[in-house]
Amino acid sequence: MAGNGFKLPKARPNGPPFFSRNQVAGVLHQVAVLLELQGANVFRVRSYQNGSRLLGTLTEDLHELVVTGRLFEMKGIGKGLGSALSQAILEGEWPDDWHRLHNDTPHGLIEMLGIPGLGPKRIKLMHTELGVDSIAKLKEVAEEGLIAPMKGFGKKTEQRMLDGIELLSRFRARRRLDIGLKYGSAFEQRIREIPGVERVQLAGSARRRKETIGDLDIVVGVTPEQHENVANSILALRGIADVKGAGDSKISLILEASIFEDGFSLGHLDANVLQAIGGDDYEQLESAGTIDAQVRLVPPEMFSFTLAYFTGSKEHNIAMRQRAIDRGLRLNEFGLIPEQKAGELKGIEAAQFSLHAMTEEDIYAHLDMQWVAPELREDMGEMDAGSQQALPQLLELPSIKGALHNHTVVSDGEATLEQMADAAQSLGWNWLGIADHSPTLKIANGAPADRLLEQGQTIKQYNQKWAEDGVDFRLFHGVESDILSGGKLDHPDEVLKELDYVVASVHAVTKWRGRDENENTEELLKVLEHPATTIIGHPTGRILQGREGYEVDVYRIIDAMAEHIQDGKFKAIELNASPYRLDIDYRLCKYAKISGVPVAISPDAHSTRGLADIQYGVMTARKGWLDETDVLNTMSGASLAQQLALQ
DNA sequence: GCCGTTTTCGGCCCGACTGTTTTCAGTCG
Repeated sequence: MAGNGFKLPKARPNGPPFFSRNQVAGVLHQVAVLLELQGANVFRVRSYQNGSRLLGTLTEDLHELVVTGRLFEMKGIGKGLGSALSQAILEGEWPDDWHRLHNDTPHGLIEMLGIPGLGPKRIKLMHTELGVDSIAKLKEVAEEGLIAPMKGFGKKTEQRMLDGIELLSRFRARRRLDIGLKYGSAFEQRIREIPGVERVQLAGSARRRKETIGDLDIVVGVTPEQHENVANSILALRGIADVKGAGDSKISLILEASIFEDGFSLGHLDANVLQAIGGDDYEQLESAGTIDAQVRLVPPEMFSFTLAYFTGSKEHNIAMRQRAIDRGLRLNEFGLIPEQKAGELKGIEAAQFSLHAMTEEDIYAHLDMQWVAPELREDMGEMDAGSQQALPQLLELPSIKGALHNHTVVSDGEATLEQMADAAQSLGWNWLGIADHSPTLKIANGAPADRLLEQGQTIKQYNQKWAEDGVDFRLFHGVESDILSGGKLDHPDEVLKELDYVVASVHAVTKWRGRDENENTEELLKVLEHPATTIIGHPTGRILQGREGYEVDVYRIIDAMAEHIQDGKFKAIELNASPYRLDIDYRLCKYAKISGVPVAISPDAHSTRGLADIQYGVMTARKGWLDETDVLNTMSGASLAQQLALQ
């Protein structure tokens, strides 16, 4: 969480460039947070945030931009940021001010930002007045009643902080996408059944398919006559643990697992993941968790505006509003209102003059844009593409024909080869890849060479039989090989050459987390050079809500893959579809697309049920701008076989 | 800190809600 890794990274030994693009983006983000805590001008803070986001979504080479001076031509990079970044990249030096900010700000303050309802202003005030510099200290002074008497604070604020600390320690503030969608669709369904509800739709980060979700936003379209009835019915639904607030247009709730009629359960987890997120108590812990939900009740004619507004992201909304302003329009959750007609009227009062929009498409059309799929609304280029009618035709689940990275009982899977093949066929797939763990990974019952080769024989027999019977289905045989010291694979070459492909993955995460970005990246580049290596599995090793990944420059990995591909090799980067991983994440998907490196969406299934996790991979792929041609999962079995033969 | 067919200063997205106030600041999305 916040606080971890909040430091200025050390320069690479062999620069320039002395820092990678994501390091620089990370530093700008940190400086923005620190400035906020110092009480700096909010617009100055915003400049740093903008800069961070700009670099985070940059597709050009940062070093190149610095050397040619084109960095300064980018909108949002001026004299200040431009020269600071140039110095960092070319000389390996961060500005003194930034060092001072890091040294002068206690890390506890950064952690305190994670407490709901607590922002930089109050944190700063409590720091200067009461010497509060950590969550522990905050709890202490709140319990002593020292917060309430402060100017601008009060008894309720004090209690809210204690509640917030409790919430943080009891459960992490965000939930994973799969959990969020589970709650979201259950809640949406219950609201849909209430008489008088005309339209209802899940919005927010769940609709945008972010990898984790802070709270659920639900927009409900209801006529003024039905408003009160519907609001009361919502408050009476089952599964509501607490009502935090109920205003005229907004209801704030806390949902709990009793919302699910048939209980709360999670599928089989692979041992690695389970270990990282809390061991055997995990399911218990997850089912005891809660999730916040905001319900917005609006008249049906405003529904589309409110839906668009609360779908976000904040950054996308800002860009949309700016586009509206450029056209003399005011955009908010009530409508799209010509400034001239609205005059002095504010908010909902002005909405009577709004342009009409029954759908989101209408709103975008009023602004001369293509409708932007919710997944893309992150201000990562969709505004430009949408106004040039150049948005991608995003990948869809029914286009998936198979997936390469899956496990069976030969290592740590629950199902046999036959069961996995059956399950894939009933999903309508034409092929399935089996890649069980290699021997070094003892925790996952890694298979020795003889067991692996025996599995290969069985696969050959099945493939032959399907071919003879005219069944359009085939198995591919691979291995998920551990990456050993020095970037080596876990089987000798004579074993590897019997396989269709190799997924090379890091599992010795502790060791890899102890090293710097450069060392880790070099090792991955090395394993990539092995002709047998086809795919890099879960490239950053992150477990959402469990642990950060090891430091690695995935951009360089993708660049190297692109070069291998130019040389006629077949390489692909994994998008691990397990909702616990979603690795690589969507930002990197877009880079792979631009670089011409195919993405392999992998359910990493450890059971037949696990294959369905492909859906989260498809969601993330869409979020990363991928279309059918960018992923290898849409290839026919025959053409994939042809590609794999290139190895 | 950035930006500019209202251009070198004065803006910078917009509104709801909460808790604290008696007109508003802080936080959130």
